[in-house]
Amino acid sequence: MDQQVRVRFAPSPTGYPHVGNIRTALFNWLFARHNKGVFILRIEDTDQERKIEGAVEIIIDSLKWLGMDFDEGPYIQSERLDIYRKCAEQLVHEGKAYYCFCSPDRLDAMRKQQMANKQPPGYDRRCRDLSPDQVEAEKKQGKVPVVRFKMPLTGRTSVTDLIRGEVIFENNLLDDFVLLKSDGYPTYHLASIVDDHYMKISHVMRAEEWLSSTPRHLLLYSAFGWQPPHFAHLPMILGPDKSKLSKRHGATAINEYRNMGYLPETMINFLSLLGWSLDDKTEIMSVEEIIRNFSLERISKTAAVFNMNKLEWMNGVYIRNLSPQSFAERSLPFVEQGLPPEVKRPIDVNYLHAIAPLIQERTKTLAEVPLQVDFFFTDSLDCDPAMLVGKLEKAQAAAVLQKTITVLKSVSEWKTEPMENAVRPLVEEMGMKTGPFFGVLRVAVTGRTASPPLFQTMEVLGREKCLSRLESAAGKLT
RNA sequence: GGCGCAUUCGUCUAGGGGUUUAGGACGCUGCCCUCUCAAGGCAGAGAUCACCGGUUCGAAUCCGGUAUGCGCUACCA
Repeated sequence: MDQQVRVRFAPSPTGYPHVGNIRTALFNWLFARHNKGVFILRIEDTDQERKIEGAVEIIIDSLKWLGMDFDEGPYIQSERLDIYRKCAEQLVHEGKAYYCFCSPDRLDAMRKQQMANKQPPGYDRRCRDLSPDQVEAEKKQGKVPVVRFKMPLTGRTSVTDLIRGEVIFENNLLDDFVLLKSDGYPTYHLASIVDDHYMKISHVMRAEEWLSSTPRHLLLYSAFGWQPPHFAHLPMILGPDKSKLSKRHGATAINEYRNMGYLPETMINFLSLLGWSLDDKTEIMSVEEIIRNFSLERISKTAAVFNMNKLEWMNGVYIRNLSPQSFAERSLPFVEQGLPPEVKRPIDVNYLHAIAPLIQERTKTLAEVPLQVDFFFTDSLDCDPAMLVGKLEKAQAAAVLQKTITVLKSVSEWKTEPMENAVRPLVEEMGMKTGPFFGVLRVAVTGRTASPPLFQTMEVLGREKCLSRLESAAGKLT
C-alpha cells in the first residue's frame, strides 16, 4: 500500500445501527487498524425526512461499546451543504450537469408509464438540453430545480472491485441521476463522492447493494477530474430465509444484542467471521488477532446468513473466559434490572462475585444471569411439593430431608467439602442412588431441578438460609 | 422487465486443476464424565461442491450456458 489507508464509516442517522452496518464499520475499522491507517466517522444526514434526533450519539455510543475508536470526525454532511452546492454548480457550469425542473408528479407519472410499457424506468432527460434562457424562464416562475448529472449516452464503465474483480456497465443503461435535491441537500451520490475526495478516502468498503451505483460514482469522479478511491463491496447479511436481514427476522439493531446480554468481544468476533475468515479452523480470536490477520483477500463474495445459534455459543465461550470478577461486574446491571422488585437494591457485587463461578459456565448471555441467581437473593422459597418429591415416595423424600438436616446441623464448617463428606454417606445408608437423593435437596434449596452443584451452592447460600429452606421443604411433606 | 452479483453439509466457512474417501465450526444424535443442568472429551449422521455442457490425462477448482437466490433500477441511503 503506497498511500496511507484512510477509510470511513458513513451511516445515516436513522436510529440504532443495524448489525449489517456495524459489520461494515467493523471491516473498515479492522482494515484501518491493520494498515495503521485512519478510520473516519461521517454522518450522512442528507435526507431530512429520515433523520432521527439523537441518532448520532447512539451511533457513537455503539461504536464505543464495541471498541471501535475513530480517528477523525464525526463529520456531519448537513454542515457542509455549501461544498456540495458549489461542486454541483461547477458541474452545471462545465456542462456536465444540468438543472431539471420536472415536478415529482411528472416523474411519477413517467415512471408508471414506463413500467406499464415494460420499459426500463429512468428519467427521460427532458431538461437535459434546456437553453440558458429556458432555465431562466423556469426560475422566474419560481420553480426550484434539482441538479442532474449528464450521463454519457454511450460507452461503458468498468468498475474494479477489490473483492469481485472487474465489473462492466453500459452507460446508456444509467440515467441522469439527481445530484442536488430541490431542498438544497445533496443526494448520497454527490455527497459521498465529494466527501470521499476531500477526506482523501483511499478505500471505500461498503455493502454489496452499492455495487450497481458504483459506475455512477466513477463517472462523477471523472467529471470532477478526481482520482477515485479503491472499492470493495462487502457481502450482505441475510436472515434465516435468505432475504436481507430485517426486523421480521428478530433482532437487527446492535443495541438489541447488547441488551440481550451479548458481550462486545463476542459481537466483534462473530461479525468478523460473517464474510471473512482467517483459515480453515480458527474461530475464536481476540480483536488484536483479527486486526493482525485481517485482509481484503480473505473476504468472501457470498452473502451470509446471520446464525443466532452460533452467536449464542460464541458468547458462552467468551463468558466462560471471563474472570469471575469481571463476569460479576458485567452481570450486575442485568441482575439489578432482572431480579424481582422485592429483592433489596443495590445488589451486592461481592455476593454476586461469590456466585459467579457457579453459574458462569452455564450462561450464554448476561441477560439470563438474573434467572439463574434469583434463588440466591430471595428470602424464602416457595417450592412445589410435587417437584420436591419427584419420582420418589413422599415419605422417602421427607426422610432424605430429615436426615440431611440432622447431619448438616452438626457440620462444623459450612463448606463444600465437609458438607459433602457428611451428607454423601446417607445416600448409601438409605439404599438410594445419588441422583434422586441430591435431587430432593436441590429442589428444597434452590427451588428447581437444575442448578449449579449442590454443595457449592449451599456454601454460597449460607447455613441459615439452607437449613431454613430444608426445614420448610420437610414441613411441606408432613 | 433491464442491469449486476452470487451459488461447497440445515447454517458459517476452508479449499483457487492431481496432496480430498471435500477439512473445521455451530446445531443435531449417541457414548463417556457426572448429584441435576451445563461445561468438557469421544464418536456419528449430514455436501454426487446448483444444473448442463466444454477445456484437460485429470475439475469443487478454468470456460460457456441454464436455473435459482439476492441486489440495484427514488429529489432514500
